[in-house]
Amino acid sequence: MTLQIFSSLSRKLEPFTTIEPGVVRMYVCGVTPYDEAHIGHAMSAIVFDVIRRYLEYRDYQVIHVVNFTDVDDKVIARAATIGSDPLALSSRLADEFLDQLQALNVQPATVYPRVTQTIPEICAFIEGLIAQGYAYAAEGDVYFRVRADADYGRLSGRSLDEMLAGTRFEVDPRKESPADFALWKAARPGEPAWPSPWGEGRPGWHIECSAMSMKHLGAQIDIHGGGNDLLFPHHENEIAQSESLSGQLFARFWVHNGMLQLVNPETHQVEKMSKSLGNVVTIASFLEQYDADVFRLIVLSSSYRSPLTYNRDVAADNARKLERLLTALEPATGVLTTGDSVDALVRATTEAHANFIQAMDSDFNTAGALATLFELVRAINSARNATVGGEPFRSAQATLRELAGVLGLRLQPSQRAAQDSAPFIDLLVEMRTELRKLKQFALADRLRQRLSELGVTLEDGPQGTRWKQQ
RNA sequence: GGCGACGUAGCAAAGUGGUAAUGCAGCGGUCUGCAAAACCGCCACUCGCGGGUUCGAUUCCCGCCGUCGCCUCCA
Repeated sequence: MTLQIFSSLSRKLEPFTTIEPGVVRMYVCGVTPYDEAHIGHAMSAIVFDVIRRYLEYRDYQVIHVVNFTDVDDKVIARAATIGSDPLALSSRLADEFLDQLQALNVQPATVYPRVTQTIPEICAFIEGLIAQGYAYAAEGDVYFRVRADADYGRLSGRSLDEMLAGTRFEVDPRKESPADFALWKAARPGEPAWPSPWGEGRPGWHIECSAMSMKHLGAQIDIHGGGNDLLFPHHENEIAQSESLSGQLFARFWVHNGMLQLVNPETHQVEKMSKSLGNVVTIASFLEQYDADVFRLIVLSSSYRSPLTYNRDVAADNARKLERLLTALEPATGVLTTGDSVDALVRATTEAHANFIQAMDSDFNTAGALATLFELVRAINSARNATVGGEPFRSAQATLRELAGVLGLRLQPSQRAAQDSAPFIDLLVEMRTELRKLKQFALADRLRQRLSELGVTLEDGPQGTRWKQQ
């Protein structure tokens, strides 16, 4: 069984192979930092983080490049409205996003290139295209000559004729064809600009990814990723630029994640997350309320290619899911190391491992992989009830941690209990234990109830009372 | 209008040409002084609707309905 990945280019599952054995070159389109990042951006980052972690688990070395488009129309427009310098704005937001990725347990990419740091390579790229007849300069702008690219449209399944027929925006008279797109834009007053062979200006939207990919990963890469909203025109144009320049296939696997969608709890209508609808959930606001693992579980629960449903209920459900995963990591209560219960646990552990790999090998079926983790959870909890302990028990827990780790789950019990309140809670629990010994259940129950109202949950077990703080 | 994806229990969501994982919620039980947690059992005679192919389809094909994405900036 080998890893199968769905490629948007062929629209089918393909066995995964790499250009260089054992090495994966992966370029993922990052964000344009012009406003606060929301959980849709987080979803994309997590999808590719899981892909990367799994590839590494399968012993590939992954060179992972994620860009920041830190200068473009939106950045400039947003900066103008808030009276900020565009590059200062995008730089601040990019750094903020990197902090949030860390909070989400997303492994740092190998490189995070930015457009503003890639200007010379971009200019060289454009010069190469012009030299080969794939681009032309016009009054300080440079355009890609789509007509010169014979197979333009093969990623998105559109023909050039269709696109021209469907043209419904004003055509810039300097373009030879309406489908041509800007590689370089001449500077307008007050905008960030860099010197170039065509005068002061800045890169167009698509060229930066081609240039950064080329710079950091070479002419050919194994995986190119991004949201499926980028399929056209962004990725189509990247292919056009990169393959026209190099004459080689650009990316072998095109991997696209679906969009995060909101279901309005009142109208039950599906809504896209957008500022105009006022339904944006920022990464920061999510993390204020929930553990990072909760969001990751939401993402893992469905296929990365499908739309992802998000609402408050989904968040709450997944918070409970996390609780359940954590129960399996609680310590053993016995020391049994032989017998049927032990055998069952060992068998379940082996099966979980095998089923996990089988699921992930099938185009990163994280929902199926999660299901195997929950089966292991049940086996571990059953074993604990049967007083299994020692090495077999620890080994099963280690497998659970290992596999969860491949999905990027931290599985840390919530540590919100303030250090200084712990001794007092311990004291109350101790007093309650005394009351229970004296059969003073009314008082004991009242203590438990009051603590619960304060967010402290008590669980009486054979080993004594455990408490958790929410 | 064009291109593409999807429609599985109350919710979320896997999956397969031979009769449906998993999680949450719910119900019954074990345990407990009572709870909680855990565990055991139950919970889709059915996979949008209508045709077709097949011995047999939720799974393949066609049509219809519905939802979503892209076609303009977007992870």
